[in-house]
Amino acid sequence: MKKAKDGKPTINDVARIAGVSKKTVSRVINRSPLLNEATREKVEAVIAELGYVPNPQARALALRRNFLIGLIHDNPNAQMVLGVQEGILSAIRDTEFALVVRPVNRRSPDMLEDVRAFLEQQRLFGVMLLPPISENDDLAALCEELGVTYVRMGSAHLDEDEHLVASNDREAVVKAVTYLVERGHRRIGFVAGPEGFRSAAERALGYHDALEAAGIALDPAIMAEGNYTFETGIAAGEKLLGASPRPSAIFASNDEMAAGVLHAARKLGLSVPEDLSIVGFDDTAIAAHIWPPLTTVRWPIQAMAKAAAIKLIDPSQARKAPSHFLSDLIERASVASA
Amino acid sequence: MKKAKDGKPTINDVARIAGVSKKTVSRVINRSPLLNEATREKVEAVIAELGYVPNPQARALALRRNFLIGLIHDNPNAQMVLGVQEGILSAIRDTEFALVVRPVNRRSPDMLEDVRAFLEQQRLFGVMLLPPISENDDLAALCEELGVTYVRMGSAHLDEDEHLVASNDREAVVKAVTYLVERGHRRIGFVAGPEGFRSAAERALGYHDALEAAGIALDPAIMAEGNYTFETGIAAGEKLLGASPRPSAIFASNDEMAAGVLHAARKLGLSVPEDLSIVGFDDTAIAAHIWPPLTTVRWPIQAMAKAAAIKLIDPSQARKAPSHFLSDLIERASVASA
DNA sequence: CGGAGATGTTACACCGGTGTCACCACCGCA
DNA sequence: TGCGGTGGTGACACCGGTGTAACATCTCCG
Repeated sequence: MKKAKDGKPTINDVARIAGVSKKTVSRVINRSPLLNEATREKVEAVIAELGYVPNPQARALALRRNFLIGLIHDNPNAQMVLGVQEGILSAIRDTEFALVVRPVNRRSPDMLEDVRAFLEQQRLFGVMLLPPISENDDLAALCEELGVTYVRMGSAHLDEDEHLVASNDREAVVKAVTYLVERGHRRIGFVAGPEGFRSAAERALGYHDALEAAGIALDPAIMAEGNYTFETGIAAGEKLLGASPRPSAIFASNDEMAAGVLHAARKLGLSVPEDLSIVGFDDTAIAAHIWPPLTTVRWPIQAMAKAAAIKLIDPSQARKAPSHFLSDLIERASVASA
Repeated sequence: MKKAKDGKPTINDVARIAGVSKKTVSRVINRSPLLNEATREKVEAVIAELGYVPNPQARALALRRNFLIGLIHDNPNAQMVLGVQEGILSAIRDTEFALVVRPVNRRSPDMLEDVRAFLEQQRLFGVMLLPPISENDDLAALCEELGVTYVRMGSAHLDEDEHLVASNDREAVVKAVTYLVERGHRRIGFVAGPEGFRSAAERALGYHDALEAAGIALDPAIMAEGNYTFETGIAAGEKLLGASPRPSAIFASNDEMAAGVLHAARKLGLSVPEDLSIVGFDDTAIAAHIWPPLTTVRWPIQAMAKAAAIKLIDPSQARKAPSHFLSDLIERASVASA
């Protein structure tokens, strides 16, 4: 039988019933060390009986900080965004933090104003920035200006370690292309991501590194650029497969484009992997579900997101958490030996 | 030169500088009608100059309600979850609401406790429940108990209209199967969703309806059940394609399973759509990217999510917004005439 | 000219927590 | 016995908004 007629019990209810002051209840909630064991137990009993849960808004007001962490992203790939959300959740579950999402439109001219309004209005504790928008330095500067701590996820070298959780795409691509080389491929095409994206640049560097290490010369005839979409993958595939001699393998900078290359190959009557081996990047849902299932590179998304969230909410622990992750090569069925 | 040394300006700063009381500033913010025009302008000028933005936590505390709406979901399909997030955002953009997400694990025994803790702790304004977890009546009851308004997305008949935004799956499946019938197919297999899911039941009813309307008898030999995963789609496909006579078309209750059927067909050396037509449901990213691209049924996810969000935050407008949506058939290349 | 109403504004308590500081009881020690 | 130190607790202001009721003005009208 709570006193409050409709609402939830408050700290005052607990204090009154337990016969102590609000402050003492507050101390119990916050596990203050200088507190008599008997008092603590008494108060805890009342809390349990009433089912009291502190009001986060009141707490936020008094502490002048809140417990919302924001996720700002434009939509690179649903699988990835969701993986990130789950990674973050796994870090904040059982804490008082909650995750607020804010999809934005990278290409919109008032994207920055939109984010500014969002941050000013909600007064978030901190935000996480996802690729590709995490590569936008203006956004990071905005966070800095507004005093919102942030962590960017992305490819290496985007920011100082304090604000960064990155995968080493360059090295991952080296691994993938070397995998093709080891299977006897010497003529390996490359579909790059759009210019201006660091991830794209990193991946291109990986391609260069791997070929150089294998002693294979670059050939512009079997290199093309896309913008990470299925359609541009088809176009790139058509270009590369029209080259002569035709490449026996193609590495695409993401799975969507790899699927496009596969599509292009099919249209030309080529079978995969017999006539053409394909490797993608990202391990999107698509990768596992196209035919043949795509060999691809997978970011350890969840682990990265979790590390990023920890870095955000607990800087003391952050130093221990890694900032750089190496991706795995997921072997499926789109590669054959040459 | 604001008075506040580090923090953002508060309503007190505005009041002091404008030479009015806090309450008057509050009235300006809230567009109170009984307010002198001159005063309003004076205060607004100060607000603009200071870049004052009201503190949502303080507001939430004073109003005894906050402006966070929650999205609770287990992970049916990334594309869909993201579509929902964007739909909700399109409804709350430019309002003071924000979207808090909470992925949960449907199969976990303490899912309910987890959600309860979440709701009690965060004191959300309201929540949206996504399929498949939206079909869980205990969850709805929990929201009711905690006094959190909720809206469920799902198939028809899940709840009263006040708490429901639904697609009429049954009718949509009728449309899809009839589409096959019109192309001359008489032997049409069916892969059902898992027992216990209303969406699955609705879709099965649609299949029955359509066959009945076409005067075709049900044949258990070409009906199977899966649990919405790719793997169970393969198994179902193998069963149906082993029947004799073999079906010339198969409708699968979601795209993952349709992709599985396609996979099974391929393993048996059948080509799609020449030897077998396939129709899926959901229009997942997979659907457009497998080969051949899958003809499927698409929920108007974003529109539904937007309607649901409006229903949540603005019940007055909700009556006007539709609660039931009809899905579209997306024609791609996985169906041929028999 | 005085009072009822409308209009615009303010003072003040309150929402539910936390920080500060005073205070009390009790200890050991000179 | 007096005194400083320490563990434990409470009174009270404060965080930044909103609701309430009271208060000034300024009509309008008898």
